Amino acid sequence: MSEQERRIPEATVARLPVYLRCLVELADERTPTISSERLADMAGVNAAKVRKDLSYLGSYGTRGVGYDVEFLLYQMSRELGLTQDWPVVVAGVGNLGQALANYGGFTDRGFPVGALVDVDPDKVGTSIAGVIVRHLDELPELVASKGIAIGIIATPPTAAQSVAEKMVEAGIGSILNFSPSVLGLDPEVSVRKVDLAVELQILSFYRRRADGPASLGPDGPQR
Amino acid sequence: MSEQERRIPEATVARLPVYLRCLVELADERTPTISSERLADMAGVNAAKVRKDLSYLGSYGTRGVGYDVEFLLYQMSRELGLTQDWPVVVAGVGNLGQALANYGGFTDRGFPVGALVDVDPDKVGTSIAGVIVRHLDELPELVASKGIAIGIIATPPTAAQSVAEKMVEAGIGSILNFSPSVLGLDPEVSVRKVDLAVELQILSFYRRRADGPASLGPDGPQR
DNA sequence: GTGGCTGTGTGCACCCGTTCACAAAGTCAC
DNA sequence: GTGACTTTGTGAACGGGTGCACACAGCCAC
Repeated sequence: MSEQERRIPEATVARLPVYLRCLVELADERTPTISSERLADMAGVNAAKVRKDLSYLGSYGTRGVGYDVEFLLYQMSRELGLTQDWPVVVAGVGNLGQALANYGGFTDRGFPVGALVDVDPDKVGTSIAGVIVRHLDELPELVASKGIAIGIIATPPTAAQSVAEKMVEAGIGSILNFSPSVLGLDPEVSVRKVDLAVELQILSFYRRRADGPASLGPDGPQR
Repeated sequence: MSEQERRIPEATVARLPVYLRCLVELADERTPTISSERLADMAGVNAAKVRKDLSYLGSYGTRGVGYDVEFLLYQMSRELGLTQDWPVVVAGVGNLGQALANYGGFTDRGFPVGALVDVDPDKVGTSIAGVIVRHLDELPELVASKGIAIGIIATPPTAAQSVAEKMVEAGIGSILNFSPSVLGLDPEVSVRKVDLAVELQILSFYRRRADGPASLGPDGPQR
């Protein structure tokens, strides 16, 4: 793989975090090297795909041996931009928002909850997981002072669009949308959507169809 | 589209729930018909894709007019298997599990929480959102008595695999996995995975890359 | 009933991603 | 150093999905 111009396909990008998690696990148990085949097993994909995916990062493997776990871990973290923390703001402190704020998994992986915002006066001022809930209107100052890069939308669907716009105005360029609504934003803003009901409906479809082919969804590695 | 043999591509299946939500919205505001173009706008995709997707369900449109909202809504619900409720069991009553149990969005869309299970004696016996938490060992009876079809895994990653296996043994054929772990199960079982940290890491990647092309993830419609 | 208009359904070409298969590169034993 | 063996990196074939472009069907006005 040439050093210049190595655009990484979207499908590969979506798998890198999965490999990353496997590598962390391997590093924890002090495994020094890993072959594409074993990594593929762990990640639930096939070996050729692993090799091609990793080759986009560079030729970091050793033929006849495999990949150095620590080294690959470092390179992949760097590529994913995980050598630094990315504070997030969660908008909407309902059931889901509170759960996300309390969910330690984000902070562990470099995405500390830097701020919580809502519009409900009863919620503003309360403290969740050590973070005080602020009013949505304070978003610009919060983003600036806490260096927030990512916005998480956990509001009701009706509020999602306007909250998203306020996030973008405040300088946020990446949004994770948990609300069941389609956002219309400047294409420059990165948006990803997680819709819990949609996932269940997809399962429902395959179940109806005499348990047809399911498992592998269109979105990266499953199982 | 011929009446026989109309296998629906996975990519289309993943979009149907999005169209469905748009149609529900349209029906609520008493819109009688909708064109592929307007539906495409609402769903955040292009019109040709909408028409091709809908054509897999049958020729339900009227040329020069569009699609009858109510009729299409019915057909799509039927195709997705949403004319009946699918009770779910949530395994793991931590932050996420509790939030899911309290989250009304599931019940509204035909996926009532039929049971909650955990292994922590402190949690078993408590009541969340009107459902009593039972021990994981009771899963087979719960599945049978409540007619549970779908299992939701909200346990720590270390427990996910064994919980998933117990679900399958208990007769569950569809699993939604929120834990950050790769499940290895009989391929006949439908599995979908939602990993919150992975989504953030993908956003992190695109942010690092000088705000390159993001937005459209590999998994169906975003924004 | 005729003509014009609107919007569906689909054939086709293209593109992205997956998988196969194999040459090249490196290790290890002796 | 040589040979056998392992595993990477990648060219090439394949397949699914997307989007264009257009023929055709149905509606409306007169």
